[in-house]
Amino acid sequence: MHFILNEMLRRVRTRFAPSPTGPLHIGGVRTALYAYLFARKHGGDFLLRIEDTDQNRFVPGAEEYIIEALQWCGIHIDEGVSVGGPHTPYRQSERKEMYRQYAMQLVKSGHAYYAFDTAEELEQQRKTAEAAKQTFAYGSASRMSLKNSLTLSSDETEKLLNSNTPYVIRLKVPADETIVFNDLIRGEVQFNSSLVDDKVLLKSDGMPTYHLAHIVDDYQMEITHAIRGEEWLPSAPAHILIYQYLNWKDKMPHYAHLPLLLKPDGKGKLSKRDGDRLGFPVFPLEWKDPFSGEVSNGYRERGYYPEAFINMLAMLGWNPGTEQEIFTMQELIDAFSFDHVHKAGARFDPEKAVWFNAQWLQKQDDTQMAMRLSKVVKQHFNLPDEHRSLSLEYVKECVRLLKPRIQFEQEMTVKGSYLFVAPQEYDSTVIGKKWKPELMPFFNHLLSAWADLKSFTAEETEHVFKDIAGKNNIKPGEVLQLTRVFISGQAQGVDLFPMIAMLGNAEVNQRMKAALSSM
RNA sequence: GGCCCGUUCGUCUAGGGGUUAGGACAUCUCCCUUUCACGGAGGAAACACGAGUUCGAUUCUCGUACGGGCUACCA
Repeated sequence: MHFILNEMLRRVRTRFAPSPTGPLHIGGVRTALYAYLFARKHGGDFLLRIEDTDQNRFVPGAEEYIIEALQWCGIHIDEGVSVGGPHTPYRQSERKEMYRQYAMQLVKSGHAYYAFDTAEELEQQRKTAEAAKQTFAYGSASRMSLKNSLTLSSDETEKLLNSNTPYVIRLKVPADETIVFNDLIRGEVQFNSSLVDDKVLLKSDGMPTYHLAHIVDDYQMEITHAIRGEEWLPSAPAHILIYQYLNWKDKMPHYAHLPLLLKPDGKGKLSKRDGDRLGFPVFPLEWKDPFSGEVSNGYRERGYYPEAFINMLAMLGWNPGTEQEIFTMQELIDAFSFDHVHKAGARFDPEKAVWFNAQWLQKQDDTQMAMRLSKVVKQHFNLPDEHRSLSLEYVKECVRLLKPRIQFEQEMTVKGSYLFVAPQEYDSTVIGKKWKPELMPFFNHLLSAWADLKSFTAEETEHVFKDIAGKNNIKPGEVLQLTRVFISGQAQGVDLFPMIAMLGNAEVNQRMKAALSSM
């Protein structure tokens, strides 16, 4: 009863605890997102902790990248490296001393022991086992034949310790016990402890391993729900044991092991190489490797809206139980729950990602888009400030016309270039198929009739166009595409007559003449 | 190899002892449109296999197959 009450009163706290070994992969972003959604949903806190206990794998800039990526995604950090909080520091390397005492506590209580085997010796054990078609594991079955404080006399152990012989501290996992725990996504999961190895808790360099560090931190930081990738499931029993041996079982967080993101094709989990191979980003932000200088694409730079990116990621492995697909962050928070997280890994679908962006693009405000576009157009086409194509009203109309035809904002300058500058060349397929010199009189009539127009509107220009065509015994279809190409250069684009009206009499006349003279 | 997790259209998924197995992306057809899109309508498309339980299994159980993860002094 007390336990349940305690449980109910505990403020929900989740964390995202990446290791700064490079840019955040989209799978990692999804893990962070789910942890964030869950915390927000329950009015709790979301923390960012940096797990940098492996100094060999430290990559400069990775931590900054992680913070920037989360920020771009709209995942707000309540506590952590970038914002501080009551449990500072949030970087494990700076908490180094805290871990040691817990490792020692476990040694004293008999749940952990010193091991002096060198990396080479263990490697040799593995090779020997492999040769015999067996697997070497440092565990209950093998530990008594290895070099550790369980096999050595206390004097010998003492001597080794005093002579600064490198050692690690290992968890003493009991033989043949059933370890059961309840995963938020998978339900009850069982392991036999004989198959769990004696995990290293404290490395010979004095740093803790993930296994010890994340538990000490989660406990101290009062984490209630530990959300992580499925790759951690096999080591979960060891973690349960550590909580038990530290007498923290009542404060142990609920674990949720998320399914992994798989390659769009073929086998295996999604990797950076798939992005390169298939042409889609696997990182939220562009990343330049500080060692090799190699640049990896990011969703942000590719032109994705963070809302679309998050929306897409959220739907990969989770569903609301309804048919809604487009979600704002707040809607995701309201709808999120672990019992709608799918158990199986999800193949990443780059095409659906594009679709999500297109959906979000349609929702964008025209005026805002126009202001962004105006800047880009000015720069892209090197136009002077006072150029008529730069006026907000004009650009807004462009946005309105272009919007349903694009999936990314940056396509506007390319697909709609003719709205801002005259074409440099004409679609050769249309010209080749449709152009005949006999058409010249029609176009000459058309141009003079348009030039006489008092109100150069879509309706009027269209009316005149059909009228002149009729008088020349030409079906509109024969010349419509040509007219489009003469004015825009492209075979397809926004509605023809509204475009003509927008461009205006003078511009259209100029473009038509230029085109005609080059025929 | 061992251990763990998983398996519904090509993909993301809903569902769950009796359903015409639903939606979305992609794909195809048609409509709208004298272009391209958007939009609308429709089509094709799935319960891995084998046993068992049951009046009845896609749904429950067990096997098999397949997929994924782990098997480091990495996380």
